[in-house]
Amino acid sequence: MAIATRKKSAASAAGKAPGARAIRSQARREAILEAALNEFSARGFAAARLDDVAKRAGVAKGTIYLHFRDKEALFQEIVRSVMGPFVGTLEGVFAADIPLRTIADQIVELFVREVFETRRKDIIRLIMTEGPRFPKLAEFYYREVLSRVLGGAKARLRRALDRGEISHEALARFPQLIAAPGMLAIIWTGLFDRFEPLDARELLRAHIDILFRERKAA
Amino acid sequence: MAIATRKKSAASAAGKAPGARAIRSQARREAILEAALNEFSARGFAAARLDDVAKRAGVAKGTIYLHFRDKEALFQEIVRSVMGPFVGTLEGVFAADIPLRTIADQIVELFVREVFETRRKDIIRLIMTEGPRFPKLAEFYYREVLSRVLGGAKARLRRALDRGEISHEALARFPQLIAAPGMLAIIWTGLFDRFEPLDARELLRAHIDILFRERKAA
Amino acid sequence: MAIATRKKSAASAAGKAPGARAIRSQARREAILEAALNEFSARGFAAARLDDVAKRAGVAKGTIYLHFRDKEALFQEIVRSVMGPFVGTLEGVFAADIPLRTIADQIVELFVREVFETRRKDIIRLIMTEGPRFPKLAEFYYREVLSRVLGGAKARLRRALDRGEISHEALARFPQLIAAPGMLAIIWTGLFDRFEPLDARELLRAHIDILFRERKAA
Amino acid sequence: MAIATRKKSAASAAGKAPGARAIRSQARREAILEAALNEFSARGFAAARLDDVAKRAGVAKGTIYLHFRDKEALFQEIVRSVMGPFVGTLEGVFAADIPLRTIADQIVELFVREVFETRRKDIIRLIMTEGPRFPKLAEFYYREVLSRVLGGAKARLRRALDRGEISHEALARFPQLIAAPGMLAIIWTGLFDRFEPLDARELLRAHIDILFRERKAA
DNA sequence: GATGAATGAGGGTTCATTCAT
DNA sequence: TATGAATGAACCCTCATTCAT
Repeated sequence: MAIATRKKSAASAAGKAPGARAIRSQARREAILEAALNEFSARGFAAARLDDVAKRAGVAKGTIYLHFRDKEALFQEIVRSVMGPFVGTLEGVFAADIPLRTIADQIVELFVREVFETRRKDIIRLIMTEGPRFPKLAEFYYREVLSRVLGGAKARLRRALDRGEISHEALARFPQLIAAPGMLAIIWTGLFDRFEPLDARELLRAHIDILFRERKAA
Repeated sequence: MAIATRKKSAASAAGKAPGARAIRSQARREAILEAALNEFSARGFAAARLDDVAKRAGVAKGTIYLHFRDKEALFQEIVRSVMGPFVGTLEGVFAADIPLRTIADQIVELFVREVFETRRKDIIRLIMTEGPRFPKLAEFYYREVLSRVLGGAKARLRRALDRGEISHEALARFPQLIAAPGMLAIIWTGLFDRFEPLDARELLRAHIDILFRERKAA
Repeated sequence: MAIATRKKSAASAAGKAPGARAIRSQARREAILEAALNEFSARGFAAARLDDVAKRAGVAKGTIYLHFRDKEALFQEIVRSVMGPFVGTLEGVFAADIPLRTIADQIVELFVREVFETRRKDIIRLIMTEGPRFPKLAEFYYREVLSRVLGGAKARLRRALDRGEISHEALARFPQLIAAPGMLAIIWTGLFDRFEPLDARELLRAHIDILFRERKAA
Repeated sequence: MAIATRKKSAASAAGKAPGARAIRSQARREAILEAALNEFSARGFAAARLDDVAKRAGVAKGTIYLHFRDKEALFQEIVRSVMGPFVGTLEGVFAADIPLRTIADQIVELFVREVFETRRKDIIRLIMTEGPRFPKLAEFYYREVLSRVLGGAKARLRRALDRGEISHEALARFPQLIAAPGMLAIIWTGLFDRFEPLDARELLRAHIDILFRERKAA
């Protein structure tokens, strides 16, 4: 998965084609983000060494500081660049005019394919594990990702309630309940897969089945 | 919350009343565990300084090493001492001969009162955040806590299925689904409570309501 | 080899039979010296831990300080107690009225049996290896051991020269030359015996043979 | 005495003149070796502080670790760099086609000028004093220095025996006997020079005189 | 821009020594 | 006297950050 990035050189912002220099610089920046994500995922923020990031990215240690103010800024930028582009996708799903059950199924697929099987899983884990020590990161994530996604979900769930697609308003009050098993899956696989593997897709489907199950009875 | 501990002096093991010396030693040990839990919670394992732990516990730095082999052993012992005594309680709930719905309600209360509102919340967060770097810790937690609790839950859910207390077997396959909102609550409050507080008890009750809701009224 | 010791309790100095208390105390003191010699030999002065000394001696760490001011005093006392009694023996050999060659043979035997095959070897090694950092120790050893032994040797060698027992005065000027192979043997076995064992007795005999060899047969 | 060193930058290995950077780096490396030798000599390996080494070398503490893996590697490299270049010289002397007595005289001079009056004296003392705790160091020294030098000596002494240059085969069996007074001189001066100075050159000459003395005049 | 050698503050751990029991 | 828990100074090593080239 390529990591998206926002920095634009003066040249390209002005509409000019970026020079070879700018392109190389951009490539380095992305290599650093990629490498840092790997290192942070594997060792956690504190234990990750910028030396290793540089080595993995194929640049000198000093080069990191040409692109990022410090270790923490690098971390924040990873989150920004990986999660940012994903938010729109999620918002789109909630806004689409399709049955709630279909949305739920799509969310499951999206989560599995675009989060669980990609680096985003690691990002989210990092946010959960390192967030307490990085209030600004948590704030960014809440503002740019969570509040928007949960907002979209809540709105859709209200409509579902009105339309009779669902019969209980608990979900509309706590849309987090939808996401909880996804989070659990991320954490579980990171900790306990050796002992008891967990099939994330099946878990989420089971969850959806419970939420949307038809009444018992004939 | 006092932190339980296992070490027994030879004297007390032999049935003699422990001397003042042993009592003070034990108190220090517990002060260290308590202080370390606080520091680890606040800064994470890697960033926590044993200097601060010692200061907070009111002992010299070297004293820590009289009670724990190293920083990691201290960490493991925190988990052991805090979570250990709690497992039996949970197992008891699942084994009791009471209706499933009652069990669920009790679990919610237990979780809120004995986990969410105590240091256990911090312990569980630490396991989630630091576990990936401490395979032995994760293993201990799985073996001593998770597998036993989930095992008890699974058994009870199977019985519930047989008796018709629940109508879908998804829960019996994935008892983790019951715990997922609890985990989410722990993480959420650690990260986002400033922006959007989450009432854990209400969240869990909503979750239970969904799991056990009656069929829509006709 | 029991380590001799000098301390006398007030009681025994006064001629009274020492009480059980004093006897036990004395035994502890010797156990500590013995244990410390072992530890110092095995790890060197700096790396030896008084904890291990105490454990090996079967006493508490604090007990060491009842008998010796500090680690360094303990070290010095080891040397004093082990080497002291040996000096007289050596002086006696040089003073005896026997042919020089016989003396040389006796010295060889004495060195092998009473130094090389006992703890004294370790003591001498320790003096050589740790002496530079313990000027007082070196001084004690020079004053109490070396100067007396070398003095005796020098006097005897002068007489040998006068009597025609030896034909060159080099030895009388440098009696150290007699001891050099003994020292080498001690060091060699400590460092290189794994690679190339050295038979100390044979080495010393070869040396004596060279020093005293007759002219080639005509 | 400048300390020889083996590291070659890629540039210099390729035949290019090394840059100013590489030259300064190399200079630092040597400053560290020099400083460490001084500190190790003065205090012994265990008691020497890398802080002091850095201060003496005029570099930061961390710089040491750019050149040497750890304290022990630094120690080993000192021995390697100082003794290595000297071995060839000694081997050359034994291999040269000159009378044994001349060789002996040269060895004495070489020992005095190139060992006793240089840092090599300290190195050898360090090997003797610290070797027991550094088996790898002792092995290196035996393999790279001792076995080669003693091998050369032994071969030459055998030839001497065949040619009648010497009349007793003890030396050929124990070439260590030649070196013993040199070792003694090193240790003696380190410990007892304050009390009784020892003229190493005279000692060694006396020794040689004994080994090669003519039969008594008839 | 890019490099990577150099820096030096910081922290985990050890261990000689003390002292209340 | 004997104990051993407690102390805290000391030291090795790491690694984020800087800066001369």
